[in-house]
Amino acid sequence: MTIALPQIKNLSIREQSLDTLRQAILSGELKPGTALTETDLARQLGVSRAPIREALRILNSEGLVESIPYHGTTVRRLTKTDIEEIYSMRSLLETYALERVMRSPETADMQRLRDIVHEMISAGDAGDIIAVNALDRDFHDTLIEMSGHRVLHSMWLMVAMKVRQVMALVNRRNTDLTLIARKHLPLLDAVERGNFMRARALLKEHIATAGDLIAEDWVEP
Amino acid sequence: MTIALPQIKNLSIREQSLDTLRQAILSGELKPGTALTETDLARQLGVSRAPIREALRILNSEGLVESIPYHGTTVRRLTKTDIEEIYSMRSLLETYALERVMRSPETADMQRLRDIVHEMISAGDAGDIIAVNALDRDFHDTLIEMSGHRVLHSMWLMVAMKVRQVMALVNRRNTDLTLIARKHLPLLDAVERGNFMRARALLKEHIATAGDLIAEDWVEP
DNA sequence: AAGTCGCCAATTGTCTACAATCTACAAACG
DNA sequence: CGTTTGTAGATTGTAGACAATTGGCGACTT
Repeated sequence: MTIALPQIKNLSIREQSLDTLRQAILSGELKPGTALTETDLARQLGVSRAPIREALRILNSEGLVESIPYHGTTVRRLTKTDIEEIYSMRSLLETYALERVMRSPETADMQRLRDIVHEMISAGDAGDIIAVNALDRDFHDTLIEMSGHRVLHSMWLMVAMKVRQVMALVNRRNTDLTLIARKHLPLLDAVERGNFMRARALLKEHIATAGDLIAEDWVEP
Repeated sequence: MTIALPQIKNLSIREQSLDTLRQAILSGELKPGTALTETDLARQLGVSRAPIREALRILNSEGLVESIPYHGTTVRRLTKTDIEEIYSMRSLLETYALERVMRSPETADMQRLRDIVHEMISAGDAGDIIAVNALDRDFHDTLIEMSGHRVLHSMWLMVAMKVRQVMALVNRRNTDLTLIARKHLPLLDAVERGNFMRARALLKEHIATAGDLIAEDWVEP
């Protein structure tokens, strides 16, 4: 009777503009400090200024752009301190998620994590940097989701966006893909064995080293 | 030469509308579930819909209202789970702030906290519930600020807003003002003596009991 | 020459009108 | 009589025009 049809979604121009702009910022295409002139954006996207303005207001409250009255909106600049704070907050949120997940573990969720890690290792061996990054994000996203804590999740989204942006802005030279991928294994192991102290230590170290490496090379504009 | 003059600030209609609406929501004047029709709001505030829409988009990304396309915006409903999550997040953020503050304590900051607590006790003895609430907020705000962690602070603002809203929505019957005020003293003591474990335990308990008391009496709509 | 004033270009802020979409209810159809 | 289809009213979504504000540059003043 009913066959599978793709869901038609009529996204408002505001949402489309928002997604486009956010994606451009997170991918590093729009670099920090870039001016976002409403008229220009409207012309480029072929729409009017109204939905653009609403999208910019949202990006502003997400902390991705900065607006000065009658003067313009720019992509928010990132300082070394910002990056350190972002990673310390990430560590705090993920550690808390881990604590909650391990307090009442679900086997189905564990399987999801295991699948992701295995895929990540495969992608790492194949040298597919895009896939490794996507799966790495997926791993940590899943961990947060598993906590079943919606407020935590919404806070995480904010931090995760900035992490994405930072990762896109640094040129990671010494990126050993296989190493990154395989670093998730012992963590997963500790989680499945219920060794919370060890899992927490591994997770914290994992995040801290990532953050430190990036903060080290950061050059202020 | 230069005398003290009050700063003249020309706030945009968007900002004024935003402040007005946010205040109304946080004070419980606009109850969860209330429909916020753009045309009505515009008429009531004597402005056009454009700035109202932008304000609503901001409130939406702050999680205070909920929008459904072509259907309207309503004040976001709060479930018992929401409240539990808000308070657990509050506990997490404040505990982290405490940890950072006690790692490198500043005597000037300690004095600020002490002043606030003493004022709070005075206000409690005088039965001034408004002042006690304001000073209680001030105490916890100050603690967060003292951490010098801007990302933490921005996350805290989100949570603190919801805490204010929840506090305004419950009718606290058994509110012993003097007790609330004096409960801050041992915490402050532990902080000043550098006893982190004790300070953390007191803070966590302080927040948890507050949250539990509210969540207990919460009646879903 | 230093300072002040006034104008100009660029940009954002606001308003009004119109288009698109949704829900519910009524009408047409088998 | 139940199902489907059309329509009305309300609400949000978008567009385009106009107003307000800012910062900078140049001319004028003393």
